[in-house]
This record gives sequence, structure tokens and C-alpha cells, in this order.
Amino acid sequence: MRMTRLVAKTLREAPADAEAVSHRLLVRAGYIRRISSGVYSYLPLGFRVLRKIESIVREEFDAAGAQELLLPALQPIELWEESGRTKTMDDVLMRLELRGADFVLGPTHEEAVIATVGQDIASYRDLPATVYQIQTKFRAEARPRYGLLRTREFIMADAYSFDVDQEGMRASYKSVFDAYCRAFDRLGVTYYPVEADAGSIGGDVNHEFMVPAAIGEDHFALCGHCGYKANIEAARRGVADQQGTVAVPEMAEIETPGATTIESAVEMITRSGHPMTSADMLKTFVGRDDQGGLAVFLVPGDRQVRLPRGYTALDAAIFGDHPFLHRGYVAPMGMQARKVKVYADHSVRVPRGWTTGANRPDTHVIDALIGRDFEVDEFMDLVVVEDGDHCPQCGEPLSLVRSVEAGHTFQLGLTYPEKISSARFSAEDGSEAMYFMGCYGIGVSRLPAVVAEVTADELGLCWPISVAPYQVHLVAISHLRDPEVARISEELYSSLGAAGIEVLFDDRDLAPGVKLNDADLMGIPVQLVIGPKGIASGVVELKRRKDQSRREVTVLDAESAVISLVAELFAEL
RNA sequence: CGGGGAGUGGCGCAGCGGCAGCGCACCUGGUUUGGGACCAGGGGGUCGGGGGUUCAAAUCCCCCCUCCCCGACCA
Repeated sequence: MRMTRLVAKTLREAPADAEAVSHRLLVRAGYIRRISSGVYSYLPLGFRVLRKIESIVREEFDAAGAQELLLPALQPIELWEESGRTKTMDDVLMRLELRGADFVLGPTHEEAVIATVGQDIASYRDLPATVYQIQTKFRAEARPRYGLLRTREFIMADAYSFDVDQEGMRASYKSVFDAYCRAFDRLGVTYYPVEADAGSIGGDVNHEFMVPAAIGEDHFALCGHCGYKANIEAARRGVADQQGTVAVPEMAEIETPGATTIESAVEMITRSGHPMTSADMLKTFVGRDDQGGLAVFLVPGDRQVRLPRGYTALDAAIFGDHPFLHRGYVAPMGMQARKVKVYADHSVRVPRGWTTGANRPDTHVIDALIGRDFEVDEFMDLVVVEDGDHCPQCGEPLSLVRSVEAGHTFQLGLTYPEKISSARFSAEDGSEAMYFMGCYGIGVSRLPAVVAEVTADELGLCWPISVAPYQVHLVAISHLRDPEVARISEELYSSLGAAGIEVLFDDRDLAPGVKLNDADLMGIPVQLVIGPKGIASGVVELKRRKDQSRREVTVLDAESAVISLVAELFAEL
């Protein structure tokens, strides 16, 4: 492609609203343009990157035996009502009404794929099967941000597997999981498949494919010693067993008017002559399950609660419906008598007295002891893991890594078939059975931003060869004044193209500095610079964008040198 | 959805009651050519929208819209 014909202009300044490095550079280098909040267009360069990523995913899915199909973005709302996700995903569903009928623009396609393959996966003879689609999806994001990272319209590659039983599902899962790993290897970015929480999509075992990046909205815990890794939503920590007995004074009440936060309670109790820190407080968090049943969750006061699956925080507005609950003064004492379960984090199981609420307004207690002053029904993992916590597997310190979720694989099992009556097949004995599903998504349109984010340097973008829009950037210096430069540039442009190399040819009539800076900004991995100085002595300059390392090669050797450098860059992935 | 900020030419910005400007980009001509050149000329803006105040509004007041940031939320 000649740059005089390319539809793209580099910008010296990024739009003021672009915050993320990847966003700024992709706009400045002429890859994308914003159309609306969270809605982007891909210019030819950006589209080429997108298509390369798509191709990698497609090739690896195909190699894993998955079959590509295409599902509709426009879906009748009945599908979503049957699965119950008009409720669970209400906040992100884009709904629309057409001539009196209600539709949603699909944010994901579990319902649609089940509706689609119904009569084609009807027998155990048709299983196992894995299908996938690469297409645009929609989410009514409350707050789109970071350019391509969080958008309202985006492209996903989603695979769905169907199996007769759980064992089969696990095999299918493994197969797609491995395909994911190969795809990410080829993308040239560091990634970690981490244990994750299933969120609104449901299901059991699942992994997120995390790419460490400064711009990340997620964190995962990583043990540098044993390799344990899990999303912050799912990570556990190891707690030393400290059972035993110790003399704790009798529980005593302290007046704490208005101290409804941990912070203010600590301050007031300390001032009353009992010095303490938030770590000495027992945070008593009230949650409710799907049926409205209450439970309290105990964690040390300096830790953030992570409720177990199935529980949500009790809404402040309905606190008053339970006269024995006093916001800011809730305590575990006597909860069992109120039919409220008491769950405590493992770290609470230590022989010591705790400071906590008194179940009366404006009052706390000190020296509350488990087994004497209150009972715990069950100990479990209830805190959000923090940097420096101990690994649950080996006890070494964990570190939290900021990262972007680039893919997610789920073993859904029967989650959807249980709700959707058409998700059935005839088993070998003639009975009707539900198939076990897996679903697997890669954020295709998120990946150009992720890759750009982790590979860019102070000069601009810096693509891995596998996703770069072109492999070689041929920069002609003064070619309009030096016929030799023009001739050799043209020759190399056409011979490299004939050799199957993807070449972007900067044939613009611009100052050398502008062209060289643009080449660095655009980030194509190999630069071939042809100018009068070199040509006078029969050489051209070959540069690797990644490390700016350059060497001169003779005009005669240029083509083969470029071809081998491209091969070398592929080999380095 | 809560808090904060911003809307002036394609992009970045100034102007804040009295003729709508600057830099980049774009067009024409000329000079220049190995790390973001220069000279001369030129095109392009209902100043986000509506209402109001005023002799006069980009500028002051009211309402609305859009966008960005922080938070909440999150396949």
C-alpha cells in the first residue's frame, strides 16, 4: 500500500478526550476514529490489525475442531426472558422495539446459539460439537472508557461446546482452552489464564485470560513461588491456624454515638481509653441470599468483604425491615436466635477478643470472644485478597497484578439447559437429556488496544509481527528529487510484495524527519529506509522498530534481508 | 446512578459584553530534503441546542444535549 493512497493521516496531537496510551496512539497513528462515546470506527490500518487478530483466533478455533457460524445480533427478547437474563443482565442489555415486537442487541450469544442448533444437535450421535462465531456485540456500558477497551459496541469471538456429560464437557473445555493458549502465544503478549469468578454468565470452573497492563481494570493474585493465580474476585489467601485458648476479659460495652463506620468507631473507642486499630475490629457485614434469607459475614475490620456466591449486600434501604439490625452497630451475638447464619473468614478464628457492634444503636463492645460471646456456623474465605497476603497453596506472599481481561472460558454445565427447554437431545437409551455446555469468549476488538498498550514505547506503537497491519514500512527519502532512490524504492516495493511480504510504502512528498517519525509512530515492525546517502554507496537501512537497531545492507541483499528479518520476528513470538 | 470538568474550523487551544482568532492539518505557487523545514497566498466556524437579559451575547442568566475524568456497576 502506498501512503499517498492510504486513507489515514497521522495527528501530531491526540484528541483531548483520549486518556489511555493505546487510545491516543491508535488515533494519532491513523488506526481508529471515535464516532460516539464507546463507539469506534476502524480505519484501514486498524481494520487490518483487527482482521489479523481475528484470523489467529479463527485458525486456532478451527484447529481445535470448532466450526464457524454466524448468529444474529438482533435477538427476540423472548429468548432472554426464558433464560432469565433480561433480569440478571438488565443493566447492560440494549433493548429496542420494532413494530411492536421487543428485541435486544446481543451482548453475548448463549441463548441465540441454543436456539440455533436445536434441531441440528438433537441426538447423542451429534455430540460432542463445538461452534463459534466472530461478530459484533452490544452492551449498554454505563461508562465506556479507555478507547477500545470498554465500548458499547465490540467484536467478540465466542465458542460454544455441547457434550453428553460432564466428562465430555471437560474434554471440550481443555481443547478450547489449549486453543486459547496457542492464540495468545501468537499475539505476542504475556498472558495468564487465572481462576475466575463466573459472574452473570453462570457456571462452575472458569478461567480468565489476563494480560498485565497499566490500564487494566482487573487485578489477579499471583504467587511467584508456586504459580498460584486467581482473579481478585476469586482469589483466596492462606491463613495460619492459630487455634488455642487465651484469657480474654469479660465482654464490655462502650458508648459510641454516631460512630457508624469502622474508622470513626476506632477513633472513638481509642479516645475512650482502649487503644486499637481497625484490624482489631470485627466487621459484621449483612448479606441476603436469593430467597431473602439473611446471614452475617465476619471479617477483620481492615479487610474488604467478599461475599460468597449467591449472596448480595443487604440494601441500606431495607435495613429497617429488620428491627434487630442497626446500621453500623451490627454484631454476631445472638444472630442464630434470629435465624441469621453467621459465617466468618478463616482469619477470624484466632484466640482473641474482638471489638464489634453491640446490636444496639450508638454502642460497641470490646473483648467479644468466639464460642463464649457468639457462635460461628462456618468458617470460609470471605476477604478480598490484598498484596502481600499468603498464598493458599504454598504460603509465600502473593502479589496483585493489574491486568486486562482479554478472554474468558467457562464450563457452564447445565446452567442454560436447565432454563431453556429446547436445550435437549435424545440420549442413547432414548430418553431426553440436557447437554453440558461450555462457552469461551475472546475480546477481539479489545485486543488491538491491549496489544498496543503493552508493546508501545515513547516513540509510538510497536506491533508484534503477527498483528501488525503491514510487516515492512518502506520509507523513501527524497525519492522525488533522486531518481535512483525512486527506482530502487519502486523495485523493492514490488519485489517484496511479489515475495509475499506485506509492505507499506511511504511515497509521500514530505521531509525525511516527518516520514521517519511517522514510521515509528505507526509501529510497523520492520523499517526499510532508502535515501540518497545510502544509495550513493549502494546500501539501504534495515531497522527493527522494537529496539531501533539498524544495519546497512546492500541494495542487492535488501530483499532477502527483509524476508529473513520478518521470519526472525515471527520466530521470536 | 453519584461527584467533578469540558463543549469555539478536521485536531489542539486562546478569546469571556463591542469586526471570531492562533498552532497543526488542508488547497495554490516557490524554496528546502536523513529525525516533526521555510516564504507568500487561500479555503473552511449557525462559537453544542433552545430560551432569556442587553442598543449589542461565543462572552451574562435559565433549561436541555453531548463528551471526558473519579466512583458505583461489569460478559
